[in-house]
Amino acid sequence: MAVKENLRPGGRSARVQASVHKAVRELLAEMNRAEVTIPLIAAKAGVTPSTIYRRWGDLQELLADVAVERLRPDMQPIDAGSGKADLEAWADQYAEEMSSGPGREMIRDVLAAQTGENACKCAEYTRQQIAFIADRARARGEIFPDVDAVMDQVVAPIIYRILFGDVPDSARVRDLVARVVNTSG
Amino acid sequence: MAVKENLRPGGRSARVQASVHKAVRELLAEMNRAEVTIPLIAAKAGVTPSTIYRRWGDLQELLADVAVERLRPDMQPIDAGSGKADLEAWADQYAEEMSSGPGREMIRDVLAAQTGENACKCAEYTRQQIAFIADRARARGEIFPDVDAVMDQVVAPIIYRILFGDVPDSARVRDLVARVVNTSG
DNA sequence: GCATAAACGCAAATAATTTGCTTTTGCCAC
DNA sequence: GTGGCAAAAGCAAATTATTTGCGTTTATGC
Repeated sequence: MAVKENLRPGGRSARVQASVHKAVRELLAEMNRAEVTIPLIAAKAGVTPSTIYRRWGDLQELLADVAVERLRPDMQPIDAGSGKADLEAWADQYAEEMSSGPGREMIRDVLAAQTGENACKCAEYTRQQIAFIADRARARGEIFPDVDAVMDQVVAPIIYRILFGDVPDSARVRDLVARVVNTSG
Repeated sequence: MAVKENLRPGGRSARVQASVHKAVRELLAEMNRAEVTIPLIAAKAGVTPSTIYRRWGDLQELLADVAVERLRPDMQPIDAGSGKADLEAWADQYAEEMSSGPGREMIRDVLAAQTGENACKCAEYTRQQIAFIADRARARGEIFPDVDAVMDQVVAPIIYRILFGDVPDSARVRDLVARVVNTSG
């Protein structure tokens, strides 16, 4: 029940997808997640429920689809002067966004979907952000840890803690960054 | 819709819970997860659907309840002679179990539930296993990293990779263990 | 333009969920 | 033990969600 990727910009399919996504975002903003249903979304989006069922299969897939969209980074990591500072700033903001109520729900939505496709995409976004920081650092002549090492030692602990009940604070995030940066050189 | 913890061993509630759990395990073993429904579980367990709805709320909560039960470690970590060897053996088995099809599904079930309660419990099980290994190592006079360090640098990367589409192999797990053990002393 | 296939709307049929009420069960005081 | 009480389960009706068949619209290629 995967959603087509190749939608002509102005086609009907694209319009339906846009209005459904919009309806989901608005409903999630104004009510509890447990109360959001497909008939409700359909009514708000101006389509029939069967359209949504046929395109997305079920609510979880649709929510995952919307969530991964919202998890896509909308800007490149800020330049804080050094690779370590860049990574610290990025990780701190990442941890804060992801541990917020909406952030947690989006991660859960992405993971709850049957197909792991969206989860992959989500991790890929993160990896690209880190690769960007790494490239910039190396262009400055700095040594910078491998992207995999950062994923393992910074991103994974942050997400693990968020998912399994803990909220990582700034101090802990700084520690994670310090460790990976120090052991790389 | 949390399930009561204090059930008298032979009480009716305990019997219903046991038969429902059993029905879920059997159904998950013999059919696709998407096809498992509450009415089906109820029929197999010999109870009415409304009983399940009232006790667990929805399918996700019930699945999470069953999954966390199955994720509880049934034995203590094997003694491989040293802390590092113990941790390697444990992590390798852990990664293998969790990245298997059923393992992945159980993690996802636990995380998909609305209440993070089950996820916490799950992380707590893991933490206890690691604490056991750490205590045993220290009782031998070894130095051993902090439990938090192991959670961050070994468990979190393993789970992150499983959740976000990658499958960690033995070599990588060994690397993770080597790193945390080496940087601790 | 016209044929074609994919996507959608509509509505009927099926299945799941909720709910009010009754009955059963286990527990506690007596 | 017996009876009262509260919690949990059964039952069935009402509601809501999901699936499906079929006709219509829409975009696309010829």
